[in-house]
Parts: sequence; structure tokens; C-alpha cells
Amino acid sequence: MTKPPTRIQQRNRAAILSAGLDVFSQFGFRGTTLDQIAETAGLSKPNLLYYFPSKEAIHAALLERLLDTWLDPLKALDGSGDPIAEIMGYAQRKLAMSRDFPRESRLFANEILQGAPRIERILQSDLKELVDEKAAIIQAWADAGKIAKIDPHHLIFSIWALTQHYADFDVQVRAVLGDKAPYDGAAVFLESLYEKLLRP
Amino acid sequence: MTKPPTRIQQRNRAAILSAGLDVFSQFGFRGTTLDQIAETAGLSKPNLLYYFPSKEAIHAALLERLLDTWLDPLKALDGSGDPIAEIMGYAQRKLAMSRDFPRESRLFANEILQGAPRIERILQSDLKELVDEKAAIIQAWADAGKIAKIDPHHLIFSIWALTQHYADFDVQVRAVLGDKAPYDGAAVFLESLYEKLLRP
DNA sequence: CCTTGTTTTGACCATTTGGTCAAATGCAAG
DNA sequence: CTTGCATTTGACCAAATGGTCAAAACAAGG
Repeated sequence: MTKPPTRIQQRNRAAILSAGLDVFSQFGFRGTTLDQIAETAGLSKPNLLYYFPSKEAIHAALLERLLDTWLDPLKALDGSGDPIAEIMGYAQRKLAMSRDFPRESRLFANEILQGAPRIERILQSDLKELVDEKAAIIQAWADAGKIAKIDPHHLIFSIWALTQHYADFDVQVRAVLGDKAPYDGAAVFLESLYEKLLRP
Repeated sequence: MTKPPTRIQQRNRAAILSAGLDVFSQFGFRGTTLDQIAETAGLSKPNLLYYFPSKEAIHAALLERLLDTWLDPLKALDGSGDPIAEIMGYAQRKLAMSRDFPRESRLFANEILQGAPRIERILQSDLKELVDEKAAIIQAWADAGKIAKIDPHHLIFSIWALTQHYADFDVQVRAVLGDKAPYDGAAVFLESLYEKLLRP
């Protein structure tokens, strides 16, 4: 029986994960040092390693937590709902995740950029399975004439690309937009884009 | 007067830049080691440093070469051409760059993800200027009723996001698509998407 | 084949990095 | 206040890392 974590454990583990998210999402696994995480978390390096056995373990914990929630918006896409509203809702939920959890988005992006060594399996099994399932729903909608005929896989890719872009390329977006806030304009743009793309 | 490079110099500098592109584009600046580059280039580490004075210098040379060509497709967008064909052409050129130069795309993505420390200035000056100029052209087309009324900046972002996604998230795309080739489907999808989005 | 400049390398160095450990400190229940 | 466990830390280590340097190997023209 594992003992329940003390208050100190909860606080420090949370601080480490948040610090790790900060640093890993910016520099990737190999570009991140334990000292960086320790300093960001406000702990000494040996103290870090009292809570997590290794750099790998921190990274793994973050990835696991991420994968748990990352696909929720897609899972929520409901085959019995209104097609256009469902897809639109998915895109907007995903955009909200970019706005509210940009570090998570960048952590994921970094992992994929590096060839996804730690999650390739999951991509090929769980992710592919989920996407294929939802793509079939979208295909059925298209076949029934409820939405326009488009490739459902590329439709899903387009939602990923368009929404994550605002988190992953944040610096570039802000450099180009100056001081204008990105997300309101993005929401309007996406709404209009998918409205026109999906209308049969 | 600087001496012309010998054949050996040309060959080795090219090998180093190609190796650096391989490694930097995968692991980012901090995640990359000189030994990795040296091994990929088939040279010893001191020999590497005979051709480039430092890791920084290799990275800087790559970024400079990249920025030179990266914006060419957008520069080619012609205000006096046919609006829809021009934008469509830009999207397809950009998609071709993702297909033909995925390492360059990932090098850029890595740099932006890390906060663009080495190119933020350029983004804020040159890139913003270019984008604003082309956005004005697109805005004029919209005002004249030649294309639909959409936010030109977000339109440009959408082209970046949709095309670079296939290079930067290559692993994920292939995991989901299985063995189907991504780029033909992507080209068709983009064509249809922008056709519908832009038609007034 | 000799000279001169180019290219390559083995040995080396200081710093950084991931990680260990024994000892010290903090803390809460009895 | 003490005892026992949780927490923290300073000192340390081996390996990796970016980089240097003098000497060796090589190439080409005279």
C-alpha cells in the first residue's frame, strides 16, 4: 500500500512538474538541464532528485499527464450531434487549449519535432485508432450529404495545425501582429473558415 | 581580398552544414552536440572547428541561409495577379517547401519554439514588414470584392500552419496515415479549402 | 623531391551535466 | 522533549561537452 503524499510532497512535486513544463517545452528533452528545472522550481538539484529519480522521470510524468488530456477534445466529438456544430466545437475547444495551455502544446510539439521517440508507439496505436474512428464519423457525414465532401484525416490535421500554431509559434504570431491580441481574431477566422469549408 | 575556397573547403563546409541541419533541426540548438554534428558529417571534432569557429557559428550560418529563402514564396505573391490564383499558388509553393525541405522547416520551428532568441529582431522588422505589405494587398482584394472578406493576417498564418504542419509534425502525420503518402492528399485538401474560403 | 601552405588529428583542458550519498535539519505524534 | 520519519543539502563523482593547440599528414607547384 502506497502512502498518501504529504502536503510538502504535493507542493514540491507540483512545483517540479510546472518548472519542468516550463523548461522542457522551451528547450526539449536534451536541451533541458536539471539545474534549470531545479532553479525554476526553487529547489536544490539533489532535492529535485529526491522527488523524481531522474530527468527522464520528470519528462515522462509530464508526457503522461499531457497525453491524458490532449486528446479529450477530439474524443468529445459526437457522431450523433449536429455535424457542423460538432466539428466547429472541436476546433474552438482546441483553440482554447492553445490559449490556455501553450506550454503543454509546445511540449508536445518539441517531442514530435525530435521524432517522438518516447510516444511514437502511442501515436501509432491509440492516436491512430481514435483519429480513424472520428474520421469514419466525418466520412459518414460527408457521404450522407450533411457536410461537404473533404478528406476527414486532412480535416483533422487542419484543425491541429491551425490551432496549435497559435501556441507553438506564439513568438512569431506576436511579432507579426504587434500588440494586437491573436486569439479573438483567430476564433473568428476559424469559425468562418470551417463554416465555408464544411457547408455542403 | 578573401581567397577563393578550395574544393576540399567547399565539400567539408557543405557536409558540416548538412550535418548541422540534420541535428539542429531535430534537437534544437541546446540539444545538439558538436560530436553529433562531427560524426554525421564524417569529420573529427577539431576538424569541424577548423572550418567553423564554434557551434554558434554553424547554427548562425544555417539560420542565415534559411531566412534568405524561407520568405521567397511570400515575396512572390503578386498584387497585380489573379487574387485567388496568387494565394493558392502561395499555399502550394509553401506546401512544396515542406515536402522538399522538411529539415529547414523543423530548424525554423525549433528556433521559434525556443522563443526565437536569435531571430526575434528579424521577425519584428523584416518579417512583419513583408507580411503587412502582403496583407494590405489581400485586404485590397477583399475590399474590391475579388475575394471573400477574411482577416489577411490570419489567412497568412493559416497557410503557414497548414503547410508547415506536414514537415514539422511529420512523425505524427505518418503515424496516423499509416503508409498513405501525405502530400498528394494535402495538396488536394488545401486547394479545396482555399477555393471555398476565398470565393467571394 | 622539396618547400610551402592546407588539412587533419591526438592529447588535452575547463566547465557542465546527470546523478549519488552521508550527514544534517525539520517536523509531527506520543 | 524525544523519537522516528520526511526533507534538505554540501560535497562529491564520472561522463559529456565546447573548445584549444602543437604536431603530424597531405597536396600541389616549382
